[in-house]
Amino acid sequence: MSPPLTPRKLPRQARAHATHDAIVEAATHIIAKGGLAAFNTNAVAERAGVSIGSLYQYFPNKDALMVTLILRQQQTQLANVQAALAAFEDIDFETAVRLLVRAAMQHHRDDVLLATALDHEEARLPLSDMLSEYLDQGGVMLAPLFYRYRDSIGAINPARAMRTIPVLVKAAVDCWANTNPPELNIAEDEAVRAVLGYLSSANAAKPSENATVG
Amino acid sequence: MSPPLTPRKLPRQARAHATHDAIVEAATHIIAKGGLAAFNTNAVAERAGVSIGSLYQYFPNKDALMVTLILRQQQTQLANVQAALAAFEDIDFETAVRLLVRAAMQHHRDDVLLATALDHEEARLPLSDMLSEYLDQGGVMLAPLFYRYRDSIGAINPARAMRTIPVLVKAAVDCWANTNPPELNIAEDEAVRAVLGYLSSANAAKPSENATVG
DNA sequence: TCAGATTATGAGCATTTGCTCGTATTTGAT
DNA sequence: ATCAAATACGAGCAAATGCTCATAATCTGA
Repeated sequence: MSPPLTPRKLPRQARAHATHDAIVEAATHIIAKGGLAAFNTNAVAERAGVSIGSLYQYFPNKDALMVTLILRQQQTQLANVQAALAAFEDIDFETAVRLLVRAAMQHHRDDVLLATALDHEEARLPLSDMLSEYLDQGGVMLAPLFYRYRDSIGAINPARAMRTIPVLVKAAVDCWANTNPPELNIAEDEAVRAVLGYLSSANAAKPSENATVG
Repeated sequence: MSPPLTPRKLPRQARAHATHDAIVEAATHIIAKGGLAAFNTNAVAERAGVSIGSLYQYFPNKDALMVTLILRQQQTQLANVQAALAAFEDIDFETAVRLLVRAAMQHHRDDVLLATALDHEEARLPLSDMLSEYLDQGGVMLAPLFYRYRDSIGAINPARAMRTIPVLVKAAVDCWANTNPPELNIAEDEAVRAVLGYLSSANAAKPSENATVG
């Protein structure tokens, strides 16, 4: 029924790796410049400097290429956050949060069009497994941070926080990086403020249940 | 150079209005179900029950139809927030925020695919004027709220807050409405928490400037 | 050196897609 | 009833797009 989204074959020789990389990079560039509307396999192959046939040696269809881009971006973002966490030693809570925000900001700082494109495709494609796995990884990394700064943090639900915080950061950055000119410093400040506020909030976890407030 | 994005002609008769509306609604439905990949003018015309020629009577091209969808969604969201604000009378700060969150949640509650699609197209198309106008409108509406609850709010920058808060809400909702099954109550709680935290945060507006924290 | 495996090529097919334009139908005013 | 304006129609074109396949080039190991 639904065509496969996994790679058709993996590169075994050096030149194959080069071809594969060129395709992925070309696809990234094309989406970043022209959005999904400009993203087609012929254009990708041309920009990559390879034939269209070569593209289909490694990706069974267009969606599979898209999936590769999404996974690639997720790994990059995870690596950024991990690197930021590695630098934590003798710094205060706010600085720690700011470092995390900067790490997570990186790819939005790079390109808004690309980021929104991958978001949309992520919503369209059936990736629930891979996606939740990625969220888990990112969340687990935050746990020791919560513990170290537990005195500065309100009564949060860690499982929720680990999922909510990354998207708060992303949203704030998206918003302020979209202006003309991009206000990247404001983006960082607003993201930090949102995270600090979220974590410090005292009247937390007062669930809505089915309470009507009107 | 760039083709026009404004409507080609406006409906004058009742049946013309019906046609126009059918096209817009069909486009919305198609994106909501199949994403941008399924969005093409022939499919829209067919689902709308009108001819492809009729579609191009009202929209000079595909992008113009997309613009209409975006503006429409923005107006709907504004109306939702406005309605929520109209209910503010003798309620505490947290409840007020919760009402606003619910209003802003509405269209994300409806459809995540549609929301992300419009986001992406909004980033791709040259809409800076219309977009900032919309943000201004939404922001102005929040100003009286900031004033009324000024005692519960930290030292915020209103101009920034009016822009940041809506996207924080949207992000939290997106995140938690995407789960299986959608956790809409958690979504609301997390959004409320983020907004309350953001607004209450005391150590606000401590700008990063070019300060290096590493 | 040579055979088999791997990789690269690109013409081109089948289909899709954005859109035009000549024609037909409906509406509203007179 | 008449006519012009407004609206609707849809066949179909030109271009774009996803993708296949037969063939050629290159690499690897023996």
